[in-house]
Amino acid sequence: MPKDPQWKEDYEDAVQKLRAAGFRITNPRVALLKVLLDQELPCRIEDLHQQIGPQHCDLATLYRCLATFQELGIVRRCFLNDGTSLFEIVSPNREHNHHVICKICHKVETFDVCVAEGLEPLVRKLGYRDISHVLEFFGICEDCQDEGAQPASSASSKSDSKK
Amino acid sequence: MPKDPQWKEDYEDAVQKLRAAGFRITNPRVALLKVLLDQELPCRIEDLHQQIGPQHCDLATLYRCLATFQELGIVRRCFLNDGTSLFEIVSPNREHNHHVICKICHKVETFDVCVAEGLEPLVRKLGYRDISHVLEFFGICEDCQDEGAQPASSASSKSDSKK
DNA sequence: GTGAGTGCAAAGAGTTTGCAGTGGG
DNA sequence: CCCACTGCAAACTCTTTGCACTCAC
Repeated sequence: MPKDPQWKEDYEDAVQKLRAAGFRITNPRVALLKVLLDQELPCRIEDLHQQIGPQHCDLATLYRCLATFQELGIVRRCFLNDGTSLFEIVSPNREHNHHVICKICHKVETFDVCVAEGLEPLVRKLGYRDISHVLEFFGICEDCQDEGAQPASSASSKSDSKK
Repeated sequence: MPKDPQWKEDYEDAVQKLRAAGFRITNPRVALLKVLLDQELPCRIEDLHQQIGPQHCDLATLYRCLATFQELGIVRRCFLNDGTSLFEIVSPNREHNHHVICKICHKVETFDVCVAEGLEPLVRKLGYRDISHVLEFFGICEDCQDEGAQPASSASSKSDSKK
């Protein structure tokens, strides 16, 4: 598929960062980068692995690459309410925004309002440096509400359905 | 140790909730409740375990009790940027607020502004139900800045910078 | 007395690491 | 050619679960 100039710019930029930091441009890293750039939304690592093709890159390598990317500011990692994490590419062209994540199917929707940014100066006043924040909403999406009506209906009784 | 009326009220309230839901008032549950009520800030589970006295309550029991408490709305669990979680008592008298967490020593400070609550209706409009949110700030606190690369000595953490 | 709750140990899930082999520069 | 990087498997951490025993009601 043809990539728009935006895509290319982000791609070149990331490769540039890797090179500048003395990292090699390997197949797994390129594949991961491409898949990341194709995502509209933050993505679970297993999904990334699936999209790259499990035979093309080991999970361990994926974690290692993502850690590297994160250090170089190429991706952002955000931890979810269930202990797993999502990764998303960082690009000056993509705006920083937040998400609504379905507690059941893990579907992610963007939510292009960031009310938290304004508070970072306040945090800075408390003496903190290198500030970041996490703002995510969790809920049950319409689809899962429909399906959820059948099984045990009572949403909050015993051990809820995690997995 | 003398507890203020506030403490007692919250304690009675929690016990009440447990009874109402048909749960038994056991030693581990009471111990956990008391320790939770003594916390000023959200607390890591190992710290709770330590404070209860490891010999008085098994970790597995702690997790089970906390899950029960969470379902009854006695505690709130929030997942951190490093995949672990903090627990804090829910009380009508304690306000819902957010935190600034030091990336290095894990020190937690409250931040008594919640800008996110106002956005939940918007999320509801998207069709979501049972909505919650996470808003946490991460940064490096003054102490850890001073100590530079050295691990923090003053803060209450044991295994700090992961591994 | 009886079943909910507990302690212990073992299993799980997600993530990280050790090591020998591979391929980018 | 050499060392950073990879794949594989094993380790690790945090959390959950199975099971027999115990204690709150």
